[in-house]
Amino acid sequence: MLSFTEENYLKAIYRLSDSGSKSVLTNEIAEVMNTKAASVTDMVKKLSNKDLISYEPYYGVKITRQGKLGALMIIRKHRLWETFLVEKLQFNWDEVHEVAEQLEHIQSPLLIEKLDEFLGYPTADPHGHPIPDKNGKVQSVKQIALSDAILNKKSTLKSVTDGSPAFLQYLSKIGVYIGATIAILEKIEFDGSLEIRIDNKRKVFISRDAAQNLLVTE
Amino acid sequence: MLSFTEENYLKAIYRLSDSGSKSVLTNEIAEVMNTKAASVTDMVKKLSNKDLISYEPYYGVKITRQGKLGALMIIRKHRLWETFLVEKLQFNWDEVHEVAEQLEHIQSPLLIEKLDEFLGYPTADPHGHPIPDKNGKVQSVKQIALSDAILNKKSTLKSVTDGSPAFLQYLSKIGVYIGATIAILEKIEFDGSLEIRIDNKRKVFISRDAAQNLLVTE
DNA sequence: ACATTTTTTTAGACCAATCTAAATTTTAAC
DNA sequence: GTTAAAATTTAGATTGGTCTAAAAAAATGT
Repeated sequence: MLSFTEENYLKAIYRLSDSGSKSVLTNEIAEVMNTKAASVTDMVKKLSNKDLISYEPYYGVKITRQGKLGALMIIRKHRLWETFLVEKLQFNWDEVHEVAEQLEHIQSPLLIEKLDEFLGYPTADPHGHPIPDKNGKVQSVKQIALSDAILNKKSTLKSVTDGSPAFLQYLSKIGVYIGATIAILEKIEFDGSLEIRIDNKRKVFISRDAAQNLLVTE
Repeated sequence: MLSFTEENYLKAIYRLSDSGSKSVLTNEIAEVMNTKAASVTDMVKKLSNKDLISYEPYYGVKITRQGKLGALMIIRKHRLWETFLVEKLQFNWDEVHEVAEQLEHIQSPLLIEKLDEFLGYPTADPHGHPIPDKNGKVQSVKQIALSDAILNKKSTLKSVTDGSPAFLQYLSKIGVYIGATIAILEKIEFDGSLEIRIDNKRKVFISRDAAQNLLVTE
């Protein structure tokens, strides 16, 4: 049984390790956890004792198979709750993250099972991020950044990399949403910004930065 | 902002004080919180500093107006979540308490507002207990124990006093549920047990103990 | 009304999670 | 390859919630 804090560390380490593929340094963890390196060292020892990560002093940590599964279960809960909040409670997609950060720590396998069923076994959350199944399997679809898409070719927005309220509100404002059809009308050489058409209707300019945070399938 | 633990103490004190009407002794709190008197003393000092209770050493604590409101908000959340679990996620009424004990601590006024709306502003939870509104108002209906009801008069089951899984499962088994029509066919002098008819159909015997935990309106 | 029992509080300690400051190890520079 | 800089760990302290054991206050019995 993990504490609230242990779960948050585990999730952060999983994210920083690129889903478990590379090892993570103490300072990186300290930064994303808004804490100090000394605190991280203590916590890393605890998680290591529980075999969720392997820890080599001065050389960072690697997540174990068991740790990866634990992290995936937390992410599963987070994304199912976000889906619930948007689909059932009519939250906007920029309002759900903070609440889901709390809800993801509720311990009840039955609850998650029933929530999943209630939502119709969704495979992606409101930001397009895949929801791991109860065995930790993640269904991944090939997606490319809109900034790398081909000119004039219609694509479908599948997910957003940056989930900050500011960015999401901006997207809503210009009419961009998950599932929207987007075509690049022009690539501006000067600053990498794009003129795009949304749903064959609205034309807008978006920055290179924004375009890099929109993932589409062709 | 109260901690998880502080909230649980506050709720316990509210319950023990009969909704704030009488003062509560240290040992009573220790008992329901499954902790020691020394720990309670420490905690009541904390809650007292936050003006949620007033604390007189050696004479117990009284809940303040502010503390009462705080307790009611936690109870509101608990009962809304229980209602959600039963009505939307198809939990049985004996499975919801433990999960709601966790969910009641989620901090998000917007969430509760939207959950309340989603559920259609229910006034009672799956056990028939009233759900305080967002201002802390509790709608109370006059209810009497089935053991005190009049012979042969039809009544409607409004709530159960004992919410333990064992009792609730027993009730389900004999066909008793919130809203059921119940009439007492016979009162057995010897042990206070009753023969009752449920929904004008099924006849069963229930103990005096069980009858005291069933609240009905005539 | 005094002694005994019960209840409550205080004192001192522990664990988890955190911090600062100091020490250590690794890395990078030249 | 030595030294300076950066990263990490250790040591020691703090806070919240808990405990045990001892002290203090209140209630009880005769």
